Amino acid sequence: MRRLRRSELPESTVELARFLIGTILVHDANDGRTSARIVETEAYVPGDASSHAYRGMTARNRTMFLRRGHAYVYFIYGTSYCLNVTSERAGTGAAVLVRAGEPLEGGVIMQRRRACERPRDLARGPGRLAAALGIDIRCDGLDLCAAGPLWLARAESPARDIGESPRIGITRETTRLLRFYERRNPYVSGPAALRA
DNA sequence: TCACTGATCGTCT
DNA sequence: GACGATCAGTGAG
Repeated sequence: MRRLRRSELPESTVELARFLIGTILVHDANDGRTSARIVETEAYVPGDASSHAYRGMTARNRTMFLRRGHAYVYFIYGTSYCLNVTSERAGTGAAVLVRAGEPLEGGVIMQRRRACERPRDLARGPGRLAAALGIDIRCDGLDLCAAGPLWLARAESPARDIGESPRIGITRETTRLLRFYERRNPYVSGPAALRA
């Protein structure tokens, strides 16, 4: 696997959201390496009323304003962490939510972290994916394009057919087609209709 | 397989 | 004090 360089990442949030489908997310943690092929993302673009950055920078979302290729991790609903890849220029406040992945390396580690047997459900959903890869608030702000423990690798099997839909779980800007996924991939989250 | 519900807590109002 | 970029469990079809 080869690490992706920042220059290879599109600056545009929507282009980055599409680009990330098929790329590989790797976490080298104390208990070993886990990795997953990204199959579903959502774009949180500049000026987006459903984006955490909409009302400006706060203590919680400050890493979302880093230049593209950094991790923005937050804790939600008292239960789950979600991982984003920052986008646009430094200071903008935009990112791509990584919603689901197909487990590659470290299956046993992921099963232990998630207390889950079925490979299909290990990283199907943003909270599940973060849990499977051992991603929590300590990963917030990490540079995914540096020589660190959390990084992106070039797609070995690029996505063939990418679908679009409204984003999941939001209450504003609900009609914009900013969710992207590899069609007919069983590791994509949501009901069957959102995976077709 | 899908729809619905309660859990749970950090953040911002 | 309300509200989330969610999840696991439950029950019906």
